[in-house]
Order: sequence, then structure tokens, then C-alpha cells
Amino acid sequence: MTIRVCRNSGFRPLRRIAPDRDQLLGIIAEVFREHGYEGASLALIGEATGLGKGSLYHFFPGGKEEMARAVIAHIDGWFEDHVFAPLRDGNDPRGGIEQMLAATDSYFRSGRRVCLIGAFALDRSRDLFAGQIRGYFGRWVMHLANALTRSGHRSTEAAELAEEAVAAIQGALTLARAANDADLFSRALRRIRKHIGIPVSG
Amino acid sequence: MTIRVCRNSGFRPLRRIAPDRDQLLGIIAEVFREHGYEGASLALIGEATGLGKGSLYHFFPGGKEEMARAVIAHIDGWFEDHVFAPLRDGNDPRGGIEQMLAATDSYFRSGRRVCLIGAFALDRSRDLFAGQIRGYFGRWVMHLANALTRSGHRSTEAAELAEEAVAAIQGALTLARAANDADLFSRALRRIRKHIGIPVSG
DNA sequence: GACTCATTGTACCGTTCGGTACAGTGTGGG
DNA sequence: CCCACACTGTACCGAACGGTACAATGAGTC
Repeated sequence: MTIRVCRNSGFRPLRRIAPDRDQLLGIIAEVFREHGYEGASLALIGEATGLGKGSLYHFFPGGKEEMARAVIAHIDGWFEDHVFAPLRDGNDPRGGIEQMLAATDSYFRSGRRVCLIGAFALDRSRDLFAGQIRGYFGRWVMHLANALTRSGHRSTEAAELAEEAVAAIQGALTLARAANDADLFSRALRRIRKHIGIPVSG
Repeated sequence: MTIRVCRNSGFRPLRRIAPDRDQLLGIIAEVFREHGYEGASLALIGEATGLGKGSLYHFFPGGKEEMARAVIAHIDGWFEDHVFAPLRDGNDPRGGIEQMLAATDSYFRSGRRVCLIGAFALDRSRDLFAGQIRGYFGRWVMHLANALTRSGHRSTEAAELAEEAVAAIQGALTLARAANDADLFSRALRRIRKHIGIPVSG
């Protein structure tokens, strides 16, 4: 029944196919994104990844919960590298903020993709991952606030602006999906740039 | 096993206990809110309402989907009466906006409660209720934009402001739950009042 | 007291759930 | 050549899933 995609049919390089944990986590993340934590069944995950339960439990002995934890950590790592890191650049806080917004726009596919961690925050599954969820959003707001402070804002004002910007992003993702209107997210990012004082091109 | 709460033990008024559809929908809404559409099992709903499957399917022959639809309509009705209606008051648009924000703050219990319709918008359950979800948010933004126009904003600016405000509310709900910090929601409402030009008391 | 009918509890249906056990299978290292 | 071991498919488990069928129950009406 299952189609074996990579049988490595007689080729040479022959490095163990190496289940590519990164790619795997990306696929599983998409299933969680679409169905939520409770709705993402092992059958769906198996179907999406092409792996049977045997393999899934081999990679994630803790089952669904471990998968979700790994997925959150994976996303968190991506944000750490591409979204939070630019904000830490002390020399050019404004450029860092612009990079953060660009990476955010890219990650969420201009509003066509949903924030998995934000979705987890809403229902009971939050209790399972409370620490990771709080850390993700907390660091986002904190790094942005720091960058804003470095770019000249008073620190209390920077904290408010940062909280407002991250909330605006989350809210725009919800509304964009509700209205099925990707442009809504772009408009939100444009407004954020204006509030924060970054020149908007276009 | 089940405790019968209202046996109407010998009293006089004796009007048929009238299952109080409003209250019932409120309880079911809370279950959906906590567990999401997929996670809200009939067992949980039965436990929360004190009704067995027999009764649940008597009131909602369409099962879980009909329950969710009724719950969304119920919430939508509440917002129509308490949130959108003040915005339609042509004489005092600013007062209407302030009433809208107050009702919103009250409904979401200052951020301790989550927006069920926003949560439904995020995962696959959106596809089931797309029309209702789109209508709810669309009307919210539209009525607010109209009120802003009437209060003196240019209509394009009003549309942006309205979209921004509703998104800010949704985002603040997500962040408030992620951070487990109810005050975050109050701060967001305060910022909205400021942006929209309503005097903030305190 | 008989009839009606909204409401309820219970038993049951087939399916799917998350999870376990285990016997292959094939590959790289020795 | 063989062994160790990472990986996989399959069968299976008990529980829970959404949903159905139906026989009681009991209050209002006449």
C-alpha cells in the first residue's frame, strides 16, 4: 500500500537516507497547524510523513506529546535564528526590526499560514506546553522591546510598542484566515512599520 | 448516577423546566473554547451540561457540528446585541465605540477568556464554519469602520483603523493566554482607545 | 384515568484513537 | 561474510470516539 519514495535504487552516494529530522518536523508541524493538537491523529501524521507508527514511535518514543514538543522547539529555533537574532544586532536596531518583519512575513507566507504556537496557546493543549509557549512569545516581545529601546524609544514605551506589534501580528493571522484574505496580513505589517517608525517602501 | 438538579420538588410555578437553550449553549461554548472543535468530545459536553447523549441528540439532531453552529450563532447574536449595536448608534459614534470596547472587555473577562470563533478560524474546523466566521469578523470590522467614519475619520483610514483594532483584540487574547497575564489585554484595550481617539480614564 | 409528547438513560454500533510488541529488513562496519 | 543495529510494517490492545435505536419516564391536557 505505502509507496516507498526513496529506495535509493542502485545509486552510489548511498549515505543512509538519514530521516532528515528537520524535514520530518516540518511536515508534522503542518499537520498540527491544520488540525490542532487534539485533531492531529497519528494516522494523519503517518499519512503526511509516509511513516508508519513503528517509525514514528522510533523517532518519538513519547508519542504525540513528544512530537508536539519537538515541533515547537523546532519552530522556536527557526525564530531564534531568523527573527530574534536580527533584533539582537546592537549596531542597527532599525535594520534588525525590518529584518524581523521580513522574516515574519516570509514565515507566515504573508498570512496564508497560521502560527502553530499561537493556536496551541488558545485551547487546553496550552497547559501541556505552557513553558515553551510563554518562552516563545516572551522572547519575541523582549527582543523587540530591546531593539526599540536601542533605536531611541523610552523603555516603557518600547515595551508597549513591542507587545502591540507582536499582538498585531497574531491578530492579523487570525483575521487573515477568518476572512481568507492574505492581503490583510500585509496591511498589518505595513501599519506596524509605520508605528515603529520604519520607512515603508510602497 | 447522574444527579437530577431541578426536580422541581413540589413547587408551584411549575412551568416546564424549559431546558434553557441559552444557558445550554453557554456551557457547550465553554467546552469548545477549552478543547477546540475536535477536542470537544460528546462525553465532555455531556459531562459539562449534565445531559446524556439521548438529550444532546434530541436538542441537536445534527450532532457536534450542529452544536458548534448553534454556539457560534449564539455568540454572534450576543455580539450583535452588545458589541455591534452600539457601533450603529448614529448620534454618538465615539460613545458607541467606547461601549463596544467595554462590552468586549466584559465578554472576554479582561483576557481570561478566549475568542471561540477566532480559535475556530485557525485550524481545519474553519472550513466547516467559514461563512459564520467570516461574517462575525467582517461585521465587527465593518460596523467599527462605519462608526469611525461617522466620528470624523476618512473612510479609508477608518477601515484600516477598524481592522487594526479588531486584530489587536484577537492578538491580545492570544498573547494574554500565552503569557497567562490578564493585564496584557487591558493594556491592549487602552492602546486601542488611544489610537482611535477616545479619552482614556486612568 | 388515558393520551401525548418532550425528554431522558442505556445499550449498542462500527470506527478510530494513542500506544505497544515484535518480527522482519537492509545497510554499514568489522 | 557476518554481525549489530537503525529502521519499518503489521498485528494487536483497551479505550474512547461520534452516532443510533429505543424503551422508559413523567408532566400537561382533556
